[in-house]
Amino acid sequence: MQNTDGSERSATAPDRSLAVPDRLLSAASRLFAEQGFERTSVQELVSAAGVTKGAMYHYFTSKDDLLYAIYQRVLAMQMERLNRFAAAEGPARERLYAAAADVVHTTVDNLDDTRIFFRSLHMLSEDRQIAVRKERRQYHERFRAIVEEGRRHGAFRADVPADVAVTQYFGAVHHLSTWYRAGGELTGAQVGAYFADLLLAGLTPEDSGSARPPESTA
Amino acid sequence: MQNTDGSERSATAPDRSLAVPDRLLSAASRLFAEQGFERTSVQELVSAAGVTKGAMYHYFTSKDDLLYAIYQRVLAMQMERLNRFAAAEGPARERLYAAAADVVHTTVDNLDDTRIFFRSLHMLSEDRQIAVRKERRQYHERFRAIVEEGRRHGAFRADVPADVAVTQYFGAVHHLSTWYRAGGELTGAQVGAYFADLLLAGLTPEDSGSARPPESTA
DNA sequence: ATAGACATACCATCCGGTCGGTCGCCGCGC
DNA sequence: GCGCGGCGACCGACCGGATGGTATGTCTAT
Repeated sequence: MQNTDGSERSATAPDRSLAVPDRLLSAASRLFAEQGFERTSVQELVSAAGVTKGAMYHYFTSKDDLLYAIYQRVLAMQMERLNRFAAAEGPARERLYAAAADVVHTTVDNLDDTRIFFRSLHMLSEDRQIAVRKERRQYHERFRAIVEEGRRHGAFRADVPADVAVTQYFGAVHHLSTWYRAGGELTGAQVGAYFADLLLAGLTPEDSGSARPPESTA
Repeated sequence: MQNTDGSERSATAPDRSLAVPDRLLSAASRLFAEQGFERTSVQELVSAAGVTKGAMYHYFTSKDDLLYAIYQRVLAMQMERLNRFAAAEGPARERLYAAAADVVHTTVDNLDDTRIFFRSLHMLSEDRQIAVRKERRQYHERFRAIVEEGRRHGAFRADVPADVAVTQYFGAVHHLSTWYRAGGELTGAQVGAYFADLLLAGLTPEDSGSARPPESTA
């Protein structure tokens, strides 16, 4: 089954119930994650989606454009979720824990997109790379704000820069796509709980009474 | 200066004092990191190295082979350094700190290679991907062994799996190549100190007397 | 009949890899 | 000490194939 052209994939037939753009998006997400952006030809992509090139170029201006659409989808979702956690009630400590665990959970639930995110950023046009990075930075800032807030109330230690801690954490989250496998020993929620736990433990001041993070709901 | 062909790059002229294979390696490292493996044509590569295609195919069997050589170089160096720290004297806590800080330092010193490492792994042939992953796993195991050792002596908490902590840490280290910029606010050694500090803090048991890691030498 | 939603055939280009050939150097016989 | 042969290092024109993108046609719903 050598399949560089697009003659009917056996794996995961296209979902005919979806609209054409969505079919393309989900086929692209899967194939780009599996083989990488460059190794996936437009022909292969449209065949997997059960449409033709004409259809694809009707909705997307280029292969690049399709990739960018995937980025936008991920960015919007993650930002929306973070905002919900950040704006919730309760101490910074608990909100940070919830947000940190959640981002792991959703990352694991969308592993394909995440894998693409960091592997193929340099395949976007310069403009779009900048746009993506800008949104990503806003996301980090939002997250960091929670840390800063907790710091002002003495909930977190102040001898390590907040953005170093945040960057370290998201580095780890991003790399989930490299090693996490569905069906392994740990569920996404479990990994999220451990990750968030380690993050809070790392940020906890030496003399804190409640050194351990809140109980996990995993 | 549109330069898809290889007509004399202005940036970083090839170092004529190096042997041809080394010139190719260093040009490849730079270009693959800047533009990605696929976007770098063999022609562009050899021009940047100041040699011709014939020379390259004289020393390397394929473009893939050149990429693999870069992987081998990184893997060998990192493993060698880790072994030194692991086999040193002193408590596990201190050795872990030293090794954790060092891997950040060397990663920052070889940002191009690190960037390639995680961005282009899927461009290697299947066999070589497996070989790389295997070596990488050994590296992680070696690192994890230090954590396990400290755990047996009560130096580290036991309620988070060691490999989750280790994987989280290396995820963060790998992602340095995404955001770290030479000439920024922090030196590699400083980031290494912070990172290692956060790692140890996350692993420290609740009731530990010496909650803070050893002093940084950064 | 008009417009959008697709299909199909086609193209210019570029890319990795090859292969016959050149050049300089080194040992060797005389 | 000098011609000679051979050999590894390197050259660069060339090839087959694949790729992203386009141009034009067709079908259907209004």
